[in-house]
Amino acid sequence: MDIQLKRGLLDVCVLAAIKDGESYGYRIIKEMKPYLEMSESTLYTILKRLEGAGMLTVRTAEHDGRLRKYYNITNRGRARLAEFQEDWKEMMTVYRFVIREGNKQ
Amino acid sequence: MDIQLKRGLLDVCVLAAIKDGESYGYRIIKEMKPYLEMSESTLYTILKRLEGAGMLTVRTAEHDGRLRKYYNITNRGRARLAEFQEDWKEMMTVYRFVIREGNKQ
DNA sequence: ACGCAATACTTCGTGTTATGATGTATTCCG
DNA sequence: CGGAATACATCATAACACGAAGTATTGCGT
Repeated sequence: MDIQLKRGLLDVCVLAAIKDGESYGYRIIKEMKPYLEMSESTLYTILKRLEGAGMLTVRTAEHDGRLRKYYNITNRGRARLAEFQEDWKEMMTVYRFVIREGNKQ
Repeated sequence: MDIQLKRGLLDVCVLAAIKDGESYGYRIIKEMKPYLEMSESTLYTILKRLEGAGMLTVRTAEHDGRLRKYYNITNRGRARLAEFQEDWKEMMTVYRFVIREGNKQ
């Protein structure tokens, strides 16, 4: 997929991946893979950004001798998802402008 | 609209604005305004990029004592619009992932 | 026992890109 | 006469995705 198009989805995809219960980086990537592929460096950058924006909270816990960071969505994160749905309506308007069959000159 | 979401539409919007006949910068901005606002510096940057990518051709002509640059879409530009429609299908898949009502835990 | 894949996260450098600020120059209208 | 509209250009900046490379542990096949 075109990278610029993808950009608008990355943040909300990550939020969506944890909106039904906490998750962690490695799992998020695998869960999203069928829908949208992203590199590890991209995901962890996004997680940090969303945390900084107060859309996620983090808790570190040990699992099988390894440290895992579990992420939970906040109200602000849910608000971001709601905004996305509003934005999507505008996107659809623009989409129709782009694909419209205009009057050939 | 969220800026990241907008990014994926800008190029194709410009292409769409000239796909039915040549146009020029100032007019494109005004035509797109109801759908998607962009600053002049953004548009002229995009026009140059699309020209460099062979998706547009340019011709300079005088109009009322002022120089205007008229842009025409190329086959490559039309191919880009076709790709966009394919990408949009993927976007819809991702969109459904984002807004799905998951199983609350 | 050895090695490789999988799990899990981090850091750094780079290239692409949108945008505000600013500038230039002409025409139109009140 | 002056300001808005027309028309395009350049520059600096900040956000962002990503590849590359690194660290460290567990699990599995041979």
